[in-house]
Amino acid sequence: MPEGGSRRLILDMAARLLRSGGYHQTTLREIAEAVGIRKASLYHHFASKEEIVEAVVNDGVRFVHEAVAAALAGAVQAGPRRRLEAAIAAHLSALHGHGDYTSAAIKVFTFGSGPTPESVRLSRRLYEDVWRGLVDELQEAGAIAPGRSPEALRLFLLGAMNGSIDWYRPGRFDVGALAREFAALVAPDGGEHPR
Amino acid sequence: MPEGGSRRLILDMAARLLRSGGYHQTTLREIAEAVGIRKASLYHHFASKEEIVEAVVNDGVRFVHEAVAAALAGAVQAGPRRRLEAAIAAHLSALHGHGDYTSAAIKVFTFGSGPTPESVRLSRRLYEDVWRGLVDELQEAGAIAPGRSPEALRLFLLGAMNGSIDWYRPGRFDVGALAREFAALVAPDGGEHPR
DNA sequence: CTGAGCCTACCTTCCGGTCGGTAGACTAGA
DNA sequence: TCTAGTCTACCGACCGGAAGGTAGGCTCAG
Repeated sequence: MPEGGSRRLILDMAARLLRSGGYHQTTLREIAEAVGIRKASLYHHFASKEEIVEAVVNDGVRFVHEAVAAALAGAVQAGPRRRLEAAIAAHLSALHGHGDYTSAAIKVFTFGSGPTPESVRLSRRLYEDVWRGLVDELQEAGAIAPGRSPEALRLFLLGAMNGSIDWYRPGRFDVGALAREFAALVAPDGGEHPR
Repeated sequence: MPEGGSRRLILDMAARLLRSGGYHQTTLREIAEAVGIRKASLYHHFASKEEIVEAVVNDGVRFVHEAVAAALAGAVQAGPRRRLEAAIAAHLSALHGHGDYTSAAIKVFTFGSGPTPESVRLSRRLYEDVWRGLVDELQEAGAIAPGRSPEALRLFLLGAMNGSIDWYRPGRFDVGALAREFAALVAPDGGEHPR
């Protein structure tokens, strides 16, 4: 293999711990123990704790970004309502699938002390733009009830989806069904709303 | 006066710090310093850090619970749609008003280590029941589009509202307008949905 | 023989929590 | 009224441990 997978393994374990514990509860000792090395050895791959967390969060955002973009690309000929549903399903799948990166990225919204790294703010903003564009598209297609604020609608939707990490349990809910419910709230079934 | 306000003052400062920093970032030294006493003195009023956080969270949940219950009682003769809007506005006001307790209660969803105290789980569940009842009421009144899952709808609503602590800024948004947007999503304007 | 990768050992700082003590207000018995 | 006891609220000093991070050395493949 071209490069040791140590770095990836460290990030995998860090993502798992960050997902359940957030920034402050996750310690370098825990990460090292989960990887199977000593804590000092982490510093051969990363310069600091913050650098590890930053990498995990960026990967998590990138992961969900790519998943949603792929879902939208795969439903390019479908109606806006189906595209919304596909995007929601992709976002929820990234959150509740086997990867811990995206959940960790949501859980670690604010970095411990000091400001949020610029790279994180950038990747987050780029992902938000996907949803901004999708909401615009829905509005132009008349799939949204007239008079609704697109920005509020986007914030509600993202908030509700990300809040699902606190209550979603596989088995109790199905991601596809949930996506249908959420999409129906944002863009009601009752047909197009003429402008 | 019957009792010194020291206890309340400690909880006020703790709520403020917990709101912005969560459980792990908030230290007893910070709380004590904000109050103006030494850290050891905190133990004359509370037995542990967890007891302080528990009191703040319970007060925060109780606060929003009472606010929403009062709003619903004050709109008892209104239609279900107006009652929903009033409840949402009350919840958002409790979150973004001057009290830090409710925001802290949302931020401190999981306690540091060990399980969530029973009293917190109880008060949270009691508050959730208010929304369960309200959603049922909306459904019986036919204000909700047919086919929607009441549980998913409730979780969507709570998640979207609580997520607003991450993006709400006074001035950029108005609580009343926001509540109207919210209510319109859950119970569309277009009149009653016959069953 | 070099350097990537990992180690042991240690540093400083801060965490939640404990200890014994004290200043002051209040109460009660003589 | 004096005074001994008691209670509340607070304090400085300290504890064991754990946090993130550093220094320096071992090992082994290329």
